[in-house]
Amino acid sequence: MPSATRRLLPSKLPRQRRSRVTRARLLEAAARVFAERGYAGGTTNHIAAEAGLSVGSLYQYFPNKDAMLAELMRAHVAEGADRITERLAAAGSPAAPRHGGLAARLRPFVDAAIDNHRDSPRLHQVLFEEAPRPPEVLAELHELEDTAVVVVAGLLRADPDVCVPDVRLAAWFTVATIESLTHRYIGTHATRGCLDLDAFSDELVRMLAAYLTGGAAGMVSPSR
Amino acid sequence: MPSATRRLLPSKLPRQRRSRVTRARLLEAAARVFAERGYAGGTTNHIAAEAGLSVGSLYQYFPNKDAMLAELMRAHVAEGADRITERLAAAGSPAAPRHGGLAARLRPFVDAAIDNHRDSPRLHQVLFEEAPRPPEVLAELHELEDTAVVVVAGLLRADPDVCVPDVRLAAWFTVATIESLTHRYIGTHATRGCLDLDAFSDELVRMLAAYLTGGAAGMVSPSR
Amino acid sequence: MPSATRRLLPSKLPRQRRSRVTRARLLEAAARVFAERGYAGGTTNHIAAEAGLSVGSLYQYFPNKDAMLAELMRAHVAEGADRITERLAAAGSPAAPRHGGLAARLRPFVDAAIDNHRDSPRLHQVLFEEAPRPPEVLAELHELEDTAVVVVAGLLRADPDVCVPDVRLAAWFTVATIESLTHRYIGTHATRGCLDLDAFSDELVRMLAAYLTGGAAGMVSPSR
Amino acid sequence: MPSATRRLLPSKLPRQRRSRVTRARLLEAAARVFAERGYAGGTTNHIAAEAGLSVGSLYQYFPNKDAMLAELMRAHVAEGADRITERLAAAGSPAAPRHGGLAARLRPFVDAAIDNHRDSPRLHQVLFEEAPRPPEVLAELHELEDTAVVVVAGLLRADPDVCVPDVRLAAWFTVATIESLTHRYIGTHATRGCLDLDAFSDELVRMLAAYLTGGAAGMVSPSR
DNA sequence: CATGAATGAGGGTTCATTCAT
DNA sequence: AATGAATGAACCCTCATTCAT
Repeated sequence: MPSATRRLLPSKLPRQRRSRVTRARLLEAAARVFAERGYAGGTTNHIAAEAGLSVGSLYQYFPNKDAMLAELMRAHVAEGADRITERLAAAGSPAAPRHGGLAARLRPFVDAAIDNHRDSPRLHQVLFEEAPRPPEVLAELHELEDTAVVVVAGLLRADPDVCVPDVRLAAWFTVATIESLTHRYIGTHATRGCLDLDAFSDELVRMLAAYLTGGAAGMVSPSR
Repeated sequence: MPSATRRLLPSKLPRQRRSRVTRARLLEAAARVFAERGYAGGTTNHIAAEAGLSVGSLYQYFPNKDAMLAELMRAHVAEGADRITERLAAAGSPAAPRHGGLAARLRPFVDAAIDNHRDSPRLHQVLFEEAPRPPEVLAELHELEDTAVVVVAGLLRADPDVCVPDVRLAAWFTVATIESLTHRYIGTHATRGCLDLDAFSDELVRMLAAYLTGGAAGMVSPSR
Repeated sequence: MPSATRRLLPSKLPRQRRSRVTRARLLEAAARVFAERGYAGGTTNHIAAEAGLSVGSLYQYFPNKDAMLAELMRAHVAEGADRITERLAAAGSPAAPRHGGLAARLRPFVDAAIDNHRDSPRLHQVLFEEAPRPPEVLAELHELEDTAVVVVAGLLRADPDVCVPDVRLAAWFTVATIESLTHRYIGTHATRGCLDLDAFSDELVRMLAAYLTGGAAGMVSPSR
Repeated sequence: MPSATRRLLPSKLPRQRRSRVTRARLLEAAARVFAERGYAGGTTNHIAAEAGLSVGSLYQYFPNKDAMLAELMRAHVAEGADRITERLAAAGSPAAPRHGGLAARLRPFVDAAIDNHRDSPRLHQVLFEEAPRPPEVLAELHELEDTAVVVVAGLLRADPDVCVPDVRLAAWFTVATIESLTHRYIGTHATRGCLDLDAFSDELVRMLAAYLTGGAAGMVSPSR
């Protein structure tokens, strides 16, 4: 395409971009609507209206309601994974890991979990508890969790402070506890407007550290 | 009701009993249907059919679908509370409490939680995650949890092995951890058919004991 | 069931009968609506309204719109087959077949075809031309036609007046001509209000007789 | 349009031609789409895409979907008429008509009918059976048929071999039989992949000849 | 009290058509 | 002229709920 022609089509890229923007607007609208009214109560008309569009437009970007849900789920899962990676990278950079003991090494996970739930605990709940979860998305979720367990198991094995009889089980407990308690804490305390995330994360780290060091005081053998 | 009238209804008690039986049958049917098909998928016709009745009859016992749900929730909550009471009574009776250390004193709570989820994890999930929870029922749930936290806090304070900076927070962590992890463990492992509840409860007790003793060693063996 | 009890359930049979009546009413309504507005234009709401019911009721008797169509088709096909049988039985009874020549033996088929189209040419058209014909119904239709061809072929072979090079082909031509021309004649002339079915059937019989006798003269009087 | 203006549009003719080409491309696309997906299933978006255009452009050439349908119908009808004319011209030219007998004089009509259906039986079916036929187009169709009947009636009257009591009726039968049977034959046998058009047309001519000669013997061999 | 046919608001989805670019 | 995103009326269907029997 000659550059002369290109000047006549200034709207091509913008058009695609505009498409992406509209898509994103719809997804955001869906997120808001689902969070507010639940999955069943959030109709496609609501979503379209919230996005400032008509139903018909919605269906030009998504084949059906469930597809929006699935995309929202995938996005949340991916975002969650990213946040863990980020936190780990940030923590693992200069010199951090070796210093500060086990508690410091657990922090990134806890912080990532908090990040994941803070934004919109209600949406998270709708997405992963209330809404119908297509098996594929469920599988993705399980896979992510399994990965997390494996990764954590590796860290536990390598950690000098850790002392547990069954590393794999301990890894599952660690992951599940972080995830579940964070979800629960934010879920139950957010509506009451009385959440103290620092206190929460400190306590959570304390619990896990105590658990993983075998309850031993001066922690020694990270035996396997 | 005047006694004169009562004499005209000699079958009153039986009638009331039959009523109660029918009501119960409907609730059980609802439980089965919800567990099998989810909340949205479990229609009133399904429930009536499962109970061997017609829809019309269903509406003579319950004003609407959500009322069944609410009652089911209440029943589950009550049953859960009962189970804790029972377990505590059983554990606390003759000589148990003082012996066996903290781990032994935590066991009843863990066992009660497992009891509560083992029966029908799917129904539990539908009731407390998928279905729309009327605020009143939610409030009831919160209240129960608060009560549990208060009770546990009392126990922790009285426990010689416990050493935590914030008893109330520790009580919340204890209750939440037991409840959440049990739910999660049974939920994710039941479908895979690989759940080892003994190992799970041992580990859970271990974790809580380590946490509550402040990571101090000397835990009594988590005998069972 | 004791006869005493039976008296308490006078509504059982009636109820089933009422069901059947309602079903039939819906089908008739569908027939009218389809005939008037075509398949696409005949909405389920129209049909329900025409039957004096609401949409919901319609869906208690038919799983979906196409099912009504299919049933209507099947009914028409079955009715068509019955009419041929009847006509043949009527014609073949006393002594008819051997007398009157080929023309007389063709008449029942022509008369049956006319019967099939006279009632509601527009509905017939909608059912078998406009509407989406599910493959199974199409197969049924083809089967019926094949059967007709086979039967007619048998008759042709046994007929002393018939003289054709390829009996099977002639049978197909006979069946197709009767069916197609009748459909066309009634379709195009009914709206104009100028249809003379006697003249038509006489001519049709004349044509087929001339064809099947190999164009040989001397046909016995094609009187009627 | 004033000539002054015309000079400003030097590309007028090319532009008009391009317009015509685009129109034609759209119509062809519509034909393909309708043939493949039926009338209801063939959306304007499908058609535009098939033509390599956007919906918006489609609506610059046609006011609405039905207009395309009507045009397609008209084109088919016109093409049909043309084919008859051609065939008659070809047959009636040098010496043909008088020789070969009635059968030979019927052939062109049969051949034209076959031509009309062979190309795309499915499209023909969609156009003239499945799709909603606007009354005007229907009228056109009737008119064409009437014309054909009149023409054929003239031929029959002039034909030495023809012997029928009612020429007009015979003409209608002739036209209707050719058209209907050809449609039916190709329609039912094309999908089965077993159509022998020569055998079919021979038989059709045989039937009509026998009919029109009043069943008189002595038909000239239906040579071809 | 039981029944189950009837109701109808409301939901998801489609697609002919329009219009700003 | 071309584009394709946007529109929204209309369709099919579901299901909680009612009511005549």
